[in-house]
Amino acid sequence: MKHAKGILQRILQVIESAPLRMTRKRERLLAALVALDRPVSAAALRDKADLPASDLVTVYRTLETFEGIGIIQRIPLEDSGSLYELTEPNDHHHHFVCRECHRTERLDLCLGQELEKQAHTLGFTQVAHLMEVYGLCEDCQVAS
Amino acid sequence: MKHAKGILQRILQVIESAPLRMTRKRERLLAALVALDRPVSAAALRDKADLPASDLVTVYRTLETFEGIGIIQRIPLEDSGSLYELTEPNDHHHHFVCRECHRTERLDLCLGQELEKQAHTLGFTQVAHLMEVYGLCEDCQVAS
DNA sequence: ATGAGTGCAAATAGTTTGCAAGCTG
DNA sequence: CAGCTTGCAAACTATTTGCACTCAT
Repeated sequence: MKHAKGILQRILQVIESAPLRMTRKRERLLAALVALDRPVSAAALRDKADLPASDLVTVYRTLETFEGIGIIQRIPLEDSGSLYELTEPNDHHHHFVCRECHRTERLDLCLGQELEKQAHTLGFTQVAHLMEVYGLCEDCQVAS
Repeated sequence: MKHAKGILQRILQVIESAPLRMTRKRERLLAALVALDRPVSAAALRDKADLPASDLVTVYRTLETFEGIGIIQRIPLEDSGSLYELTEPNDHHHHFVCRECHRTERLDLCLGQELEKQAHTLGFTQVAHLMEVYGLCEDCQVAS
């Protein structure tokens, strides 16, 4: 149980104040995200929400919408693919990700300030940064 | 001219001492990388090396081989795709990348030590990390 | 001459898009 | 009942793979 009790409430608030409709699919996807309580792939999310295979499209569109209102953060994997994480507004952070089983741990260390400063010095605007740490978690070391 | 004079020599040394053959294609790709002197996509590299479209496969295989001996570093883009950069051995660093024109600037700031320490504390091994900063460079701000 | 490297074609993974039909506010 | 959302099919991008052929060592 990583999330504080009220996360669902706060997320629902964000959704309510955003110009979007709460449909059954979105409810199920949101519920699945809360239940999973960790970053997952689009396909894993669809499975957890018990949607048919063809609904992967809807999953992607929903994730995109949710990312737009700031409640989903995308975590790129080392090679290809992404994980998606339910995030409280203004809770920027990074991750340790197992490249085998995709288990993730929160990483509370961020150079955002410094990076942004340097970027502006170089003339860059609309700066965003990405930082992820990949490795093999204990379980996956044993397995291999 | 970002590279010190001797980079080609040092890179050639690495190649010589590695178990691989120096073919005409590889020579051209290497020359193109040196001439470009900045991270590029596989397609851009093929074009610079003046290889036919169908040779993208060879470009990817060569980049993979070169990455294996440590003279190529892969830089993931924000959404999809990668840039490939000729790198001297043991010259780990990160980048500022323009999300529009893919211009890149070197970023000499790295949390490798700290990240590795925290990762090990969490039980992760074979740790690698990724950090890139994306933004709009001056030219691309004007353009848009 | 032997096995690394290449060319061609085709497959793959993950994600996106177009358009008609359905449902929410 | 307007238009956001979905379903289905198909496209797409970046990259990888299989296999026969070629060339560097």
